[in-house]
Amino acid sequence: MVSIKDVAREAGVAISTVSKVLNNYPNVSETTRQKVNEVVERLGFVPNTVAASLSSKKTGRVALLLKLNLDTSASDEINMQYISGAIHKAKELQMDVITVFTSMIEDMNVDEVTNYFESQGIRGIIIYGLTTRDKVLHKLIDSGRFKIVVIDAPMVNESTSCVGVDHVKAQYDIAKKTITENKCKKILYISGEENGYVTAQRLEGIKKLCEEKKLKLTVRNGGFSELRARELTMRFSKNNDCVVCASDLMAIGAMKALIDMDIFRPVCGFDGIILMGYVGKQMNTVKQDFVQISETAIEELNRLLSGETGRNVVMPHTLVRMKYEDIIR
Amino acid sequence: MVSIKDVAREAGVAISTVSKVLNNYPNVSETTRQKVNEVVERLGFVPNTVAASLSSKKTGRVALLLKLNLDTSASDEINMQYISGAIHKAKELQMDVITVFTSMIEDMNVDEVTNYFESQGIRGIIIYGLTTRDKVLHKLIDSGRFKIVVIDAPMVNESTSCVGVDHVKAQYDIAKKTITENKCKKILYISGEENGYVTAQRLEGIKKLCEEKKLKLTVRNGGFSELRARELTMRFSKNNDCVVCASDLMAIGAMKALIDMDIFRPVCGFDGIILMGYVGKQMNTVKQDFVQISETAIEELNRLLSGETGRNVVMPHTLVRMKYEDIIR
DNA sequence: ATGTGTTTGGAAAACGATTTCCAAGCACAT
DNA sequence: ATGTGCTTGGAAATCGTTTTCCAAACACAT
Repeated sequence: MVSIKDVAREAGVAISTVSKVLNNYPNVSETTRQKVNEVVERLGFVPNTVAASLSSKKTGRVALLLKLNLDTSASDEINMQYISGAIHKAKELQMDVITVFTSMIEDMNVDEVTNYFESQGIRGIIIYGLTTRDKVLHKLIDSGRFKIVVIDAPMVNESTSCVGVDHVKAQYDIAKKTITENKCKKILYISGEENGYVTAQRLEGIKKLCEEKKLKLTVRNGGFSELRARELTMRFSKNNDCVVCASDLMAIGAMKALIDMDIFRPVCGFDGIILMGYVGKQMNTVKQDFVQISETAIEELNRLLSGETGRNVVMPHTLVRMKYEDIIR
Repeated sequence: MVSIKDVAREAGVAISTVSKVLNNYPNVSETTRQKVNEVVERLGFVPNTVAASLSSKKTGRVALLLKLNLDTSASDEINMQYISGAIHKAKELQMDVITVFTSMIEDMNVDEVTNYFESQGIRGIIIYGLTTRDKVLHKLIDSGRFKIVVIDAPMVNESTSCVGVDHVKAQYDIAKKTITENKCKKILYISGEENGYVTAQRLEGIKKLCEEKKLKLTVRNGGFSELRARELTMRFSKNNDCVVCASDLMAIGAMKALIDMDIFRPVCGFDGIILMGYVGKQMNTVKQDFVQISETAIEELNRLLSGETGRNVVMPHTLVRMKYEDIIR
């Protein structure tokens, strides 16, 4: 591989000069700049990022930490969108992403996790799906050793940003739309994972709506499980005229139950995944743009890594009605 | 961060000795080995992989090249399994994986792609979904600059391995099972992407079966598109008593069409994705274990990178009947 | 000619490991 | 004591960049 040294020799300048040209530093005349660039082009020189990282102590390497759940097509869809958005944006910003699953670090302590990331030159991490239970991750965040962007969880310190839709408002909006369209009075709300941040926020949204509209609200914990949502719907939908779910996957479980029971109840979900289109009945849902969310997360991480302070970024959401005709390709 | 130098000083030995201990080289006594290990432990030393890579000119870094198609939940499922398998196995083998999408390199020429990978220290690549049309990728493979594992495509040279199920046999098996169960005589076969290697193989499988069993075979090109499969089923299923599809996604499109037309035809697919369970009707399909396939691909790449020659690895497949009850969690 | 200030380019150290090569130390036979 | 061969540990070069610091070169005014 042709190195910076070869370029320097060929162009008749010093190594440092070539480096300056490559990194667009000042203090190099237009003449030399052109000469160097010409040689770079001619020799097909490509900088060795490994060497650059070692020298500059910067890697441009970040980790995307995801919760893997191969059992459900829903989480695959969401994860792929996160991965895709992150990788594309990272390439644009000359960074690179390594994907890590929580399962890979779940039996490590904080030091081990820290070492794992640091030895690979990772300085920035995007964390998705954080719950209050994730002790190690919280310690990791608190340690201050990394710049961190959390998706859908509250900001904790100066070197941490938070990105996500307004879950309170989104849950409020979609439920309001659904009950208005169907004139519902009694809502069965199937909630998410007990310790999740988003669970609490979405719950707050539905409570706010029910108080405002004087609706009867029955809350049951579905733990983001399709099966559990199905069971809860079987048991509790008789006494309610609407099923609001904290996720699309649970909405699907609920709808499947209603189809089996052969009764009609409007169902709404949360996420906006394609899978919703396959159930055979239309449902309202909140569409989150996961690609855009993770693009923003990367941008935010880039900001943090260049020394700026953390902030809270609220992403837009839209209300949609999912049907097969719209999703088939 | 504590470096090898710190360890050396603290242990009262030379840097090279520490390195030898770390890499399990011979020529270091048990006494020194223990002393060094004790200091490593005490200081919490973690080797800097960036420096190690630069020095040894080896990175343990491989690329997983995927075709992204966020429009379909099917490809997300498959891609996530590839990613998950690759990452987990890579961690086990002390390698790391960067995920790359073909969309990121599609407007580059061979040199640019080569540079893109080499500058990042990538020496091994796993390629999935190769077609005869992918000129750049073929040049990349031919260039011999990388060790390559192709999934589902024929082996081309000594430094390339191939991993995948026996598509000819799998297609033969699943179609045979389906026609036997339903006593079919006239098969509509909806084929895959025209230039894909797997398309040709699966086609060979169904042809073989139809010749053997003296069945009437109508082949139409569905290009792995759900929509196209739906349309083809609308047009051609009247004259046939069975729809065999080269992918699950197309099988779903076909089944949706049959449901809409309110006629019954057995449909079988290929892949074994969870999405199959959501359509409301059971279908036969070939289950490929994508996680295992990509784990094997990583192992294979590891073999190639340590100098061994390429080979063809045939993975097992199973025949399954997908139903909602089995996939709900 | 001299002084001053500003560009511009180069020499060299550093980053943190790996790896080669060599010398010291030791055991053992002569 | 000397020679031989083997084990063990260290010095130093190397990988390909970045970055700091300094000197040369130049322009311009005095």
